[in-house]
Amino acid sequence: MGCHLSLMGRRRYPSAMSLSHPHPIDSPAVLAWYDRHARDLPWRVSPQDRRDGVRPDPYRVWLSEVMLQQTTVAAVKAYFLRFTSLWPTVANLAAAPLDAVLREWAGLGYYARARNLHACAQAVVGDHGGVFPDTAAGLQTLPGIGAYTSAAIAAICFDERVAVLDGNLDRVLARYYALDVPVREAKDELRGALQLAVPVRAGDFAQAMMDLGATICAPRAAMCLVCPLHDGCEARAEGEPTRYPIKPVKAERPVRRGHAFVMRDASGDVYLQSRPAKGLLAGMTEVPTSDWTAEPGEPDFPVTAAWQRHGEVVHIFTHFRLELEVWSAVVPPDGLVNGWWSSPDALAGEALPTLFRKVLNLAGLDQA
DNA sequence: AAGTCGGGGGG
DNA sequence: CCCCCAGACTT
Repeated sequence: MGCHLSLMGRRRYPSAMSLSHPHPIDSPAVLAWYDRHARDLPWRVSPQDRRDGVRPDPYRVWLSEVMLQQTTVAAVKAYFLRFTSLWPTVANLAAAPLDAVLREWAGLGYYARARNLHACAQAVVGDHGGVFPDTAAGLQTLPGIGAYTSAAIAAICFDERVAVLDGNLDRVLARYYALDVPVREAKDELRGALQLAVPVRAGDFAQAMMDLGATICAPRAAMCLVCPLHDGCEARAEGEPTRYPIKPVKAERPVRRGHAFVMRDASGDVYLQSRPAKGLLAGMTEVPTSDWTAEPGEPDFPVTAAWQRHGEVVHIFTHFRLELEVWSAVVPPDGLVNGWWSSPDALAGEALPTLFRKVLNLAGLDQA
């Protein structure tokens, strides 16, 4: 059985141990695989160019890493190209209004990232002379840069020999060591095992392991026959690699219900307002809604008008399901002073999260 | 240590 | 429907 990375006893059992001597990860094999199969990505310097002395731009690496937090490569590409076109340097981004950053981030999700992105750019310019710190420890002091992102930037840009552990690596290593507990309970052990393998080409190694997780050791399929870690992989030896990682018990997703009110003035403009600076969809643009509650309530219309019902929008957030009844009416503009009126043509440029684009769509306002 | 925080693509 | 994605931050 080799060395199962096992957490017998972390909490449940009195004695311990995990893996003081994890069997090694063959980083030369991983790098050789990467030299032939690296993905071509807009923010990446290829291993060939890297060998020729090309250095990654920390600004672009940082921007991509923040966008990629809990977000797929496919979803990020267009946003990355748009951001780097609008703001080619960290100084450009720092000088941009936060509103513009939120507008461009709209649709990508996890909007605290956009606020932290802007704050981080301003910190780099204001506190670091416009130059990103060149160590993981230094990077992690910046807003929106945590354990993973700091390690990724330090490895990719500066070849700091630090373990870069993301969701892909959680899966790859859980399989490699046939980890018999949820990854969250063994994060430190996995990081320690990975740290021992980090080679001089730390940046390429980090990207190689992530590519491996994205293309070979994928969530629902593991192409073990072409994997450079085939020989040492315990899950492969057991014969059912997709059994790992062990998943924690899933919490049920509660339902919240409410009403959304699309108000238009005589000229057809739509009434919009800003959400609070904290909490869900913080600082983004919305149409007015009722409170979102477990029980469906009667619509508390903001003004008296001939309200028309359009149907229901369903939107899935991470920890609850939202069902909004969508209403619209032509209203007199009196009393609506907290927000602003937007022409239908201008909606595409508003900082509207996907939820409210769905609402506007259902009310008959076509979005680009 | 557990909760909060989006959205989309693929099985 | 379900899962998962180059996680960070708060409590």
